[in-house]
Amino acid sequence: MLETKYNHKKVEEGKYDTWKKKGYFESGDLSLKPYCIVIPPPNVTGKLHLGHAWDTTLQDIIIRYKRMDGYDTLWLPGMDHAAIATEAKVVQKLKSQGIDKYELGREGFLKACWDWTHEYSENIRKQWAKLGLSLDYRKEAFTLDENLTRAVKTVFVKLYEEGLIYRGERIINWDPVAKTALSNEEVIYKEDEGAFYHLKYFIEDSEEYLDVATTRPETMFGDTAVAVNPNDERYKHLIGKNVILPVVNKRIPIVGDEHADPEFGTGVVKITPAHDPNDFEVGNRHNLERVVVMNEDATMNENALKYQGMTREECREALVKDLKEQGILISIEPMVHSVGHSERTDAVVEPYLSKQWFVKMSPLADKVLENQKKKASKVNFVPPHYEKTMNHWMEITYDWCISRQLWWGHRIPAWYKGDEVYVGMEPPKGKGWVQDNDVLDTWFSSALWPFATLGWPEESADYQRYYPNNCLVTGYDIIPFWVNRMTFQGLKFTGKRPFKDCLIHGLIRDKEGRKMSKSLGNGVDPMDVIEEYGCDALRFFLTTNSAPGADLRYDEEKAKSTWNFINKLWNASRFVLMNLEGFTQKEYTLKNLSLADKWMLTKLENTIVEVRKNMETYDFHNVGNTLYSFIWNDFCDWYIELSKKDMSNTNKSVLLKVLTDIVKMLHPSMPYVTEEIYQMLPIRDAESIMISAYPKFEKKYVFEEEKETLDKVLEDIVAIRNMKATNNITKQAKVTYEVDPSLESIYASQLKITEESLLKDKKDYLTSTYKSKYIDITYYYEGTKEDSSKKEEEIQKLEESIRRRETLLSNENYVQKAPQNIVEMDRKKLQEEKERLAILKS
RNA sequence: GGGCGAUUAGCUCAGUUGGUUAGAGCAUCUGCCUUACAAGCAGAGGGUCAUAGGUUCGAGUCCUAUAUCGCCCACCA
Repeated sequence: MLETKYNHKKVEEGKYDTWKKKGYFESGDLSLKPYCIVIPPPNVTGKLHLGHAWDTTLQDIIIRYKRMDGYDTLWLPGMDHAAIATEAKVVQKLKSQGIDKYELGREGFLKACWDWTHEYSENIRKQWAKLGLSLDYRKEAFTLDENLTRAVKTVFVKLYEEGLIYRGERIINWDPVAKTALSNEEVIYKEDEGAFYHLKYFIEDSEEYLDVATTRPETMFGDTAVAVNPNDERYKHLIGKNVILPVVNKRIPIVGDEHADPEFGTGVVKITPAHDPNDFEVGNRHNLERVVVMNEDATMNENALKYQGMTREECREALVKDLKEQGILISIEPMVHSVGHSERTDAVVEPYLSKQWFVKMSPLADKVLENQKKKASKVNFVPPHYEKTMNHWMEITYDWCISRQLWWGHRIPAWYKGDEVYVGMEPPKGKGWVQDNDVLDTWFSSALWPFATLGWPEESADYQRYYPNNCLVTGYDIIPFWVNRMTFQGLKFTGKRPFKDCLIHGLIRDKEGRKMSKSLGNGVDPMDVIEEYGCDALRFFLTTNSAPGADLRYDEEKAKSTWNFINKLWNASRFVLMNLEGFTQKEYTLKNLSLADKWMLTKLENTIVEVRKNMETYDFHNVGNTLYSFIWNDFCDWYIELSKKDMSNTNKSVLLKVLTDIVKMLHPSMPYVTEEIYQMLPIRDAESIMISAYPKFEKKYVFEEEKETLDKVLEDIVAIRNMKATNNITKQAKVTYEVDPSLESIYASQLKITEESLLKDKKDYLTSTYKSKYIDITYYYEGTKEDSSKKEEEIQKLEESIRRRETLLSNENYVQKAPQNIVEMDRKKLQEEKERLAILKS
C-alpha cells in the first residue's frame, strides 16, 4: 500500500534510467507525424541554473504531450562550445595551475578545452536526467562536431562568395583581457563615474586655443584632427586651420563635420579615428590618418611616447598630471557616462581599430522582415509581441563582427599568402598559404543549430523529416543573439523559417524580483530544489506560475505549495487504489451512472477540452490551474467525498477512469509521480504512462443537465454549511427537512445528517431554515444568537440584482446589440433570481 | 532619443475576439484529529482593476493622455 505521504525521492528513483533503456525517448517511428524541437544548447561552462530548468521543462512538456498524442517526437539534445566563455574559464583554470595559454600553445590549449568539455558535458547530462528530460540522446550534437563544422564552413564560404562576408579594418569592441574582438551584443554598458577633461589645443601660430573636452585624454596621442560643426558661428572661420596637439606637438587640422554637435560640450571634438567608431567615420570623410595608441592588452604603445607601457588608467593619471603642470588642462568636470564592459571578462572594452571579418547584415535582415509579413511562413512568436523585438533589431542592424582572436572555436576557413586571400572548404593547394589564426563567434555556429544538427548541408533523412522544427523555446534575452541569427541564416540557407513557433519565456528572479546573479549570491540551484521538493514540484511550479513571456519569481513557499498539491494527488490516488484492490477488467463498467458519476464525467470531459486547448497554445499556466482546481475541488472535495457512500462497480470505474486521465494529463509536467501512480492502477492501456494515449474528449460522457442539477445541489450544501457556521450550529443540532428523494442521500451524506440528528422532541430551540428548489431544511439548536441578517442580506442583494437585470433587459440597445446567448443568460439568471427570492420570502 | 512591457486582494500572480456580481495560491479570521490527505477538512473576510478623459447597450479588457516601475537598442567627443 502507498505511504500516507508523498515521498519524492523514492518516487523518482530509477525511473529515468528505465525510460531511457526502454527507448521511450527515441524518435523515428515513420508511421507517425513528426514533431521536432532542438534544445537551446547550454554552454559547456558550468552548471545548469534555474533558467535552464525552466526552459527545458517547457520543452519536455511539449514533447511528452506530443509523444502521448501520437507524434513521432524528436527532442534533440546538444551543447555549445561557447568560444569565449569556455576559453575564459579554461584560461583561468590553467592560470591557477601556473600555466599560461600562450606558452602552452594552440594544440595543448585545445586539448585542455576538450578535457574541460568532456567533464562539463557529462555534468550537464546528469542534470538533464535529474530534470527528467526525454531527450533523444542518439542524436546529441555539439557545435564543434564534424557535421556542424562542415555546415559552418559551407555557410562562411557561400556568404564570402556572395560578398556578404568581408574582411576589413574597422573599429571593433576589443576585450583587452581575452585579447579578442567582440560583437556589439557581447558588450554590456554600465554607468561609470568619469570626467570631462577640458584641454587647450592651441591654434597654430596663435595665442588662441580651442577648449576641447574629452572623457578619454589618453587617446589624444591618436588625435589626427579637431572637428567643429560647419554651421557653428563660433568656429566656422577656423575650419582649414591647424591646431597643435599638446604633448605630441604635432600639427593637426581643424575640420568641419556634422558629427560635432554645437549644443554638446564646447562644440569642439577631438578626432581619434583609431579609437572611436564615430571618429573613424569622421576620419573616413576627411581622409585622416589612423593612429593606434594601444597594444592588444590595452597598454600604451610607442605612439604614447613617454607613457609607453603604462595601462590606460595609469596613462590617464600621469598625463592629466603633466597637462595640469603645463597649463594645458583647463578644468575637470565630473560626469557619469556609460562604459562598455566585456560580457565574459568584464574588462572595459576598448574601441579599437583592427582587421576583422564581418557579416554584411542588411540584405539578410531585410529577408527576415520580408518573411515576417507572410503568415504562412513566418516565425510565430508566443506571445506575439516578441516578434517586434526581432523586427526592431533587424531594422537597426549593423554589420556583425564574427572573428575572434581565440583558439577555442571554428577556425576561419581563410588562408593568406602575401596579399592574396583564399576562402574555401579545404586548404588551398600550393605552398606558402597560412590559415587565419582566428575563430568564429560562437553564435555563428549556433545560428545554424536547427538545421545543421539534423545533417544539413546534406539532404539527410532527418533534415527532410524534422526541418523546419516545430517549436523553439528560449528566453527573451536570447532573441538578439540567437533567435534573430537562426532566423536569417535559416531563411538564407534553407529557404525556410528554422521553426514554426518560437515560445519565449522570461527571466527567473529571486523572491524580491531581482535578477539572479553570482555577484548578488541569490542564485538557486535547481538540483537543491529537486532534493528538497522533488523534480515534479519544481517542474510544475516553474511552468504554471507565470503567463507566457513574463518573468518568474522564485519563491520557496510556492515550491512547497506545489509539493502539497502533489501530496494531495498522491492521497487521492491512495484512496482510489485502496478501494480498488482486486478490481479487474471484469468489474469495470460505465453503465448505470449515478448523478454524481455523470457530474464527474462531464467535468472530466470539460477539463480535457480545456487542457488540450491550452496545451496547443502553450498556455501552461492555464493547464496547471485547470487541472489544479479540477483535481482538488471537483475530484477530491466532491467526487471522492460522494463516492464514500457509493463504491459500486460503476463508481469505482469512474474513479479509475478519472484518476487515469488525471495522471495522464499531468504527466507532461509531472513525469515521475504520474508514472508511479499509473503503474499501480489496476487497469492500464500501456506499459508506461509515457507512451500511453493522452486523454481525448468523448461526447458520450457529457451530461450537461445532470451536471447542472448537481452543481445546484452542491451550492445548496455550501450555503447550508455556511448557515451552520455563521449560526454556530453544532453537530448536536437537530434537523427536519423535506427533500427531493433522489437527492436525499447526497444532502444527507454531505451535511452529515444521521438518524440521531432528526428532531424528535420539542424544546425551546433556536431555528435556522434554508430553502431551495430541492430542499427545505431547518436546524434546531441551543445557543445564544440567531443570525437573521444573513437572510436579509441575501434578499437585498437579490432584489438589487433583479433590478439591475430588469433595467438591462428593458434596454432596447442592449437586447438588440448584445449577442443572443448573453441576453439569454441574463433572462435565465433573472428567472432564477426571482424564483430564489420567492423561496426566501415564503 | 527610439522601441517593448508592466501597474488587479496584505504578498505573488491569472484574467483568451469587450459580455453574469473580477479569480487562484499564499497569508488572515472562525470551527473541526470526519477511517485518502492536519503538508488536511468545512466556512468566512479582503479589490474605485495606477490616474484622467474617450469609444460602446456594456470597459480590468479597446483608444488618448498622465504618473510610476522594468527591460531592450542607440547616443553619451
